[in-house]
Amino acid sequence: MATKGNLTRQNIIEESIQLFSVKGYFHTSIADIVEATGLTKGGLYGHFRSKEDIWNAVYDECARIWKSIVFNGVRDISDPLARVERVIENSMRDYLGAGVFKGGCFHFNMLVELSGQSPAMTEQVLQGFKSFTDLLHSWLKEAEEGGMLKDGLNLYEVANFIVISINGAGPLYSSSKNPDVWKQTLSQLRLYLNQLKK
Amino acid sequence: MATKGNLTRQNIIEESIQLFSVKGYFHTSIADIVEATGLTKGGLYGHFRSKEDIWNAVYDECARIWKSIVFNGVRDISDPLARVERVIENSMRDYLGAGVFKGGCFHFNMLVELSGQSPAMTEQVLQGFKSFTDLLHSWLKEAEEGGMLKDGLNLYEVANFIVISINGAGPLYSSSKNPDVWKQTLSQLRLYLNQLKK
DNA sequence: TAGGAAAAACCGAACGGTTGGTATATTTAA
DNA sequence: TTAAATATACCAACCGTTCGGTTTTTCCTA
Repeated sequence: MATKGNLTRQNIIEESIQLFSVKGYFHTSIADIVEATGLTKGGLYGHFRSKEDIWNAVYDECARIWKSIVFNGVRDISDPLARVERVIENSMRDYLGAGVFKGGCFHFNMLVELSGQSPAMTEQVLQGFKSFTDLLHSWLKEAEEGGMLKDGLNLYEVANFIVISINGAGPLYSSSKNPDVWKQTLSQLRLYLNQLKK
Repeated sequence: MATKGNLTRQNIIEESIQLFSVKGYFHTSIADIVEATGLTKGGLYGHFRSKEDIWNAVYDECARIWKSIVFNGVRDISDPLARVERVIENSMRDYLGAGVFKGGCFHFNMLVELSGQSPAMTEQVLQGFKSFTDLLHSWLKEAEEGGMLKDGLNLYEVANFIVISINGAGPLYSSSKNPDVWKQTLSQLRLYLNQLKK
């Protein structure tokens, strides 16, 4: 039901996404969110009990957005290696390159900022990356069982490496604003992936 | 000259390195640094004019430490590709894996945090990464001219990709504390590098 | 469909605590 | 003895959060 309150709440989340993604969690003040939404502090705290409460709502929304982009068109692909390649393409071109979040990848930025400070928030983000790695690994295993990959590969390593490379490109791109960063990463990950094939 | 003041100044820098690397620049307060050094605010501001001034000194010191570790033993290696591999090894095992900075790679963490907030500080960090990439590129070019590499490679892409992968491993390792992260990244970067050879 | 009561949404001031930074006094080492 | 190093005390601005009061929506009833 789209009551006025729900719309306001959604607006708070959307503005906070961009603020957190660019300025980080700690350096984004309640005053920043208040200014971006046009509310007042009292009005804001009518929708969320605390700053961390806003972060949790923002995290869920970002996970939703990320999934919708990165896994777009993937389920129609039967070849598991083509699925991996599609996810890499989506990540670089449509997620990072398209500037979905102004500050790069929300989750990765949060991992950098919150690591060693908020164990609960860090664990939440880390779990998300683990799920992503596990999914890629299951596809690689599917490819291996189909005889598509070279023998003797450590598929956990491969999955981890892909996730790491994807994430490494984020901060370099969003700070330099040079599209070559994600284009070159995409190109080299394709090369890397092809070289795993039999 | 090791006057008492110089020692105090050096101590401020060393404590600040760990604080900035774990908590980030903005979330580290002057009070944190004061507590870590055992000084008072007045004593601290006798050595530095501002928080950003401390950051600049910290940056220089971190760059010095990073260079000494990552390029350790490199100049004795004549094979340019072996130099690249050695730098990757040093980066993963002796820099990231050894926990030189508690929060991972200082420079990369700063890039994530400061991007889009402090253009001057961002530019300084970005320039450092560019120099690193350029150096790797010059070695790759040396290898190419020596007929050691496959034809048709985009060496800028390769250098960029190596730097990106190295950096991507940082936050994943320092938040999970799982050594497999850097070990696997090292292993896969070796694989990637070998596959570039003729 | 008009009216009125209940509920939801919003406002703005204020709270106690912390921020980066400063002026000045006191101690300490050369 | 004197200059460098450190301590004390303080500032205005900002932090996340609270709360009493006001306005606007929403929904039920006439």
